[in-house]
Amino acid sequence: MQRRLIELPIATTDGIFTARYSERGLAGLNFPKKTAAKRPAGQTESAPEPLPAKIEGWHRRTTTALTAVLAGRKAGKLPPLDWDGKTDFQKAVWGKMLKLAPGETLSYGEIARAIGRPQAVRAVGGACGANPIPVLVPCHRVLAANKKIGGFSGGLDWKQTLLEREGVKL
DNA sequence: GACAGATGAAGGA
DNA sequence: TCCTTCATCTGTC
Repeated sequence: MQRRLIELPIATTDGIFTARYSERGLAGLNFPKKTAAKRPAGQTESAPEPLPAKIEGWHRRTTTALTAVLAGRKAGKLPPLDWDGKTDFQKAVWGKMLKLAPGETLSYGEIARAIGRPQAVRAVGGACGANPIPVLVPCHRVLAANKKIGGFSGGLDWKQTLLEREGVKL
């Protein structure tokens, strides 16, 4: 069965992000075009007319949360996240990241220990790279050991910018 | 089943 | 200190 995703733009001061929704919730978020991450495979379509009320509500929450995070504030209430098809390990990693407050950072090793897999530090990096909803699932708050910036699927510029806005000194 | 990867730690210069 | 090397674990193809 192929999932259909609805793409909706989110205009911010940093450019136009693209949110993707399935019938279960927010399934993905793309950075503005100039630094856009690779689009995952799957059938997408532009917003149907009229937009289902449920998705309109999710989109409002996503927009508010995204704007808040870009300003270095707490995301607040998020729409349901559609992690269907993802592994338990990835969900555990992302779930841990969701609990991080703005300005709070953890290392890949600390995330690994927090989910009870202290040796799976490399796998945590892999799970971060597979995160379909960057910014809202704050993988930018995960640093390498010794507070080094590490990597970021959307580009290190974004990671650094987001961290600076949250008051994190690298 | 093999390979790659957003790491971490240890050892050497 | 900085750099290099290697062990480890998981996801993906």
